[in-house]
Amino acid sequence: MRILMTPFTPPGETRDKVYRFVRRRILEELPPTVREVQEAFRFRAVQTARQHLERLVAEGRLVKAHGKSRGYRLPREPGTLFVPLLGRVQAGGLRAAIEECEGYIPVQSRGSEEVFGLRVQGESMTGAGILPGDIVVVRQQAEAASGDIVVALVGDEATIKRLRLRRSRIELHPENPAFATIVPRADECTVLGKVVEVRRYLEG
Amino acid sequence: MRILMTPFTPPGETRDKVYRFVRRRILEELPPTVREVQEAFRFRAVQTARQHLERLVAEGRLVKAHGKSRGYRLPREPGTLFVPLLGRVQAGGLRAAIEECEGYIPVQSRGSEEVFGLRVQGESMTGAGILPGDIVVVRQQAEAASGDIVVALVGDEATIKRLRLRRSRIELHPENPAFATIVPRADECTVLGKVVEVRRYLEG
DNA sequence: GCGCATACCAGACTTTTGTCTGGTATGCAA
DNA sequence: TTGCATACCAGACAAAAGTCTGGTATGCGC
Repeated sequence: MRILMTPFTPPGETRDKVYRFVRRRILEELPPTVREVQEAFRFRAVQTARQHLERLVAEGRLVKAHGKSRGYRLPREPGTLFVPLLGRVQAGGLRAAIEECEGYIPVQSRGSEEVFGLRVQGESMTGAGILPGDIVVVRQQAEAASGDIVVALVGDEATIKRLRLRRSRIELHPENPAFATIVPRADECTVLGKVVEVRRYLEG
Repeated sequence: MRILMTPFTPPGETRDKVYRFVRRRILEELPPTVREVQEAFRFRAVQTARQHLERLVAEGRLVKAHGKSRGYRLPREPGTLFVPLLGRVQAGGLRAAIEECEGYIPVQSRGSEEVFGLRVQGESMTGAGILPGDIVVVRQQAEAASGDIVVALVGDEATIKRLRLRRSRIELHPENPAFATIVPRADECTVLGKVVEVRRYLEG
């Protein structure tokens, strides 16, 4: 009679650890192979790792692409995607700005909307809690409702303001008494998108 | 003489498309295999895809794990993880609050630090651009530097304030003239962590 | 012309990886 | 006891995926 590595492990305990391991690896962008799971837990047989993984799939905690390498994934996509972080946007160049972006930030998003991040310059929106250096997350859309905070291209530079739709014109309101409301002509103003989130990183 | 699929392609053009394809796939959590790149671009030879990938590595636009399947990655790892979002924290119950959290939010973090999100209540930090309903991302730590914005447990409720270390005492400063500075006794105040990020979701 | 670059193709080899068949040990409940 | 669950092991096979050698076509500068 041979001595087994684990005399007894409570049901589900190892499986839970396997789940957390796989989950972490997936969120780190490289799902593990079956054998990587095996090695991480020092199983002597591939099948042991495979069994745990298959049960996690059966339980609905994971999903998998059959036969594909590193095919285990998280079920309902957490809906995270990385969007480009832009330094500034100048006339016409949203596409160009996305090409030469500073980096990527994770955002939660439903669907495959076109979203980007933009670093805030200037103090015109401090009254709305948007400070210089903050990052606004913008969903691209050409239309917006009165009262929305939008990113608009006025002249040859993008600006962040609160949109007000009047009877015959649009107004871009700052949220800082030191700045004046902008009343652009329709042909010199383009709404690039709506601000859906504001972020401030206090270190790093 | 046989007819080639592509009579001539400008240098770097296809490579750029390959880069964008790979990047998208990586951000979607499943890096492509060499053959998947081949198929996506309808190359007739695996080697063509491989050559583009290897050059992207040589250019520093990608990195790879040699010999591993789906081994191509983006250079500096973004490293995202999900942290619990807490509604409020009351005396002693950080652990308990994490158990019954409202949900999870993605944050960028280096390492496996203990991080949580906390929804802001009250207007005491509006001067620092932290408004009611905002979410602060907090890194758990018992110590903090003077000037840091911290989450502290004073009495039986957690509060967000700017920390000032004086000679003989600590002070918790609001950033709103309508609120008073708190000077707690050392034994009735615990620093739960430091605010490293502020977020505001403007819809949903 | 020549050499050299890029872009691409053909077919093969080797390693990695997913999958499978059959086995042992332990606890639990009928 | 039997049956059945879980947890784990051994060794193999086959598909997937990384790697390699050697080739053709086109453009560019000498």
